[in-house]
Amino acid sequence: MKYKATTIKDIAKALNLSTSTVSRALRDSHEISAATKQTVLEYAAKLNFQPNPIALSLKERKSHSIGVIVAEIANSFFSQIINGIESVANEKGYTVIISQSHENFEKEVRTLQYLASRSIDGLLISVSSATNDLQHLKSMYQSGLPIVFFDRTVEEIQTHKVMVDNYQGAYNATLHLLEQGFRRIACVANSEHLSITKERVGGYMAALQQYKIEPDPTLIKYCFHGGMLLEEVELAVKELLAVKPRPTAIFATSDKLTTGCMRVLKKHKIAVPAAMALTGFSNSELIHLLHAPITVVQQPAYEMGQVATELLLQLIESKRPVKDFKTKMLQTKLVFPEK
Amino acid sequence: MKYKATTIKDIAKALNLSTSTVSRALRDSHEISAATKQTVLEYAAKLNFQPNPIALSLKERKSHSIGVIVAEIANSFFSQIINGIESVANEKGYTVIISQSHENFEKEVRTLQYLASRSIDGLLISVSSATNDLQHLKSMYQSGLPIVFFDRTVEEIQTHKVMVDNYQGAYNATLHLLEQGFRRIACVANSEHLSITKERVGGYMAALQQYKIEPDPTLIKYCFHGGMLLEEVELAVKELLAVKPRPTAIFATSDKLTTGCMRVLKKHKIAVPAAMALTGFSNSELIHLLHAPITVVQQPAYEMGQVATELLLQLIESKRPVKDFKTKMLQTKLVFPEK
DNA sequence: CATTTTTCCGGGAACGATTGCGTAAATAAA
DNA sequence: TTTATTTACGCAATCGTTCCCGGAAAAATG
Repeated sequence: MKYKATTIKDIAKALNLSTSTVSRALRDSHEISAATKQTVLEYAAKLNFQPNPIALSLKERKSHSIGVIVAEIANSFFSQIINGIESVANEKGYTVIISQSHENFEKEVRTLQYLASRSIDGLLISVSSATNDLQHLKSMYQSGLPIVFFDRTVEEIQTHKVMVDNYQGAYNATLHLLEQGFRRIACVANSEHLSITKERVGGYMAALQQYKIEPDPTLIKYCFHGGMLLEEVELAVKELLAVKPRPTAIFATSDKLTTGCMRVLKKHKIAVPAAMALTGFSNSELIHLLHAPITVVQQPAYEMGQVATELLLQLIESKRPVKDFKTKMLQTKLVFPEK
Repeated sequence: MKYKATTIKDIAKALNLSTSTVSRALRDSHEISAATKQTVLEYAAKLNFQPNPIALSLKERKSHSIGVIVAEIANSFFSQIINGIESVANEKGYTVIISQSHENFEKEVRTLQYLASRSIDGLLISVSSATNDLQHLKSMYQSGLPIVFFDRTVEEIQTHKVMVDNYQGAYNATLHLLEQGFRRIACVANSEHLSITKERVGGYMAALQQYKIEPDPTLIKYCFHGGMLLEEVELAVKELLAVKPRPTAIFATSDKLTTGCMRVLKKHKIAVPAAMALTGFSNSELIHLLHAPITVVQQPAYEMGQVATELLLQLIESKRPVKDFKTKMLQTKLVFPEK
């Protein structure tokens, strides 16, 4: 049943040439006569010859594949990023191997191990919300694996990074709530370890201060699992509801948390925005179909994937060690509910 | 900058052994003495030796990777399937290469070509809604590529297939509308070429006939691009609204179409379900957060991915040509809106 | 015509692993 | 002691390519 693809050897034998000649002819080398080239090319085309990528990989010591680690692909934000990644990677002849951490540290370590064992040429990663220890990434990086961080970056590792202006995005969203008259604004945030959490909470606080409101620590709740466990979000919201005076609005720092809050508020029959306004980061395409109209901070996810991949391929294909690392910051967009 | 992994040769040289001995020691061959084995194993562990998967692939003529083609990963249904696929594939040591057809025929052909050029060991595919011609799949299959179809299967190719009981699922959903009193029930369906479309429309019609209602062809609209283009859905819904007497409910045959209808109805300010009831297939996790409570047909997507992968790996690892092909049919679940 | 330079092509090693076969030494059987 | 059998390892081919050399024939030069 096993199909045997045609090799360069088959062509050589059939045309009574050496494999070297065939190889060179196919690569349009100058040391092969035009006549021979044509013969080889025609015959190869007839047999639909495709050079074996595995043999090439072995020779070049490159797998032509890159690994991607995200929290979960079922998340619109990440699936849009992946689309951006694939658009660039495939065009440049790279295969993308996608894996998910499910916001779990051990899973992230295991999956990285797995990707390394498949000898990826480089890695794109948005670390899990449970990731605090960076040893697994550091050691891979030190042993020569090119890495580009996107979305959730880390400070301790010096390499290219791509993200949005989280501070500004959070600032805008919070300001929007303030402009609408809300004053007691709570924040349901991701794990405290994440770079994006710090930045987004920072923007949130800055907006409050802009309105001379002193940020209240009891109004900021962190979700270690990034909302992967609904109970976590439910607990956060419940605690917020118990605070006196009760907050009137929530700013959620991620997609999963925004929809998570929505879910919990619905479950507890708390009208949005009448009893509790809600805004947050989200790239969900269904956001405007939700039962309550909410304003969200949208990220240029597709573009983020593209940019990150371009930077990674630069690292991979660079001859000399790269020393000059870039941190690209894209802009978010505040999207209002449709009428 | 390039990291050089340790090879079997390095170990052999360091231990003054031949590569064959090292290889055999690592594989715990009986023809290597216990003493030698221990030396090799210890040294290999110290250097964190990992056999080069590419060299192995070349030798075994197996890439240990499988290709997956779906319409789009941003669709909950497909991303859940992919999770199921990965769970089985990774456990068995296979890498999953995901690609998307975006419901486009040419893209599907190109992406299949690409996967083949990466020498995948097998393929899992849910064909695009635009796929009518099956030549690309047939020729791959004939040249020996193991294929398992899931979700959207095709009749002309004899191999394993995994799907849900589409007929029953559609029947249940339509029946539910009938039981609620709706009588003019329209159907917004996927491309007419798809197996699932025929089956689901069949179930829809059967339920109507159960209630002695003759299916009205003007109430069935097909969307060639499976809802990837919202205009397509909008046109379908507009046409339905123009039919006299106007239908009072819509049954949509896929995830994208269900949310698409929702979107269009909202845009045209048609209240759901007061002015127009809606039900359909959907695996979206946000479905119960939508502004209108709707009942949906949910598929065991994760399980479908698992089953399909198990069948594919059976095909791949079978020594003899497989003749006995299975068609596994899973059950759908009718999910009602939360209170 | 003799020599140098091109042109064009083949031999064979290499990439990193596995594996059939051969064989020296050690052990067992005759 | 001689022969047969194990035991434990090395040699070399193989997977499909690329590419460094080396060299014969053809072309250009003196």
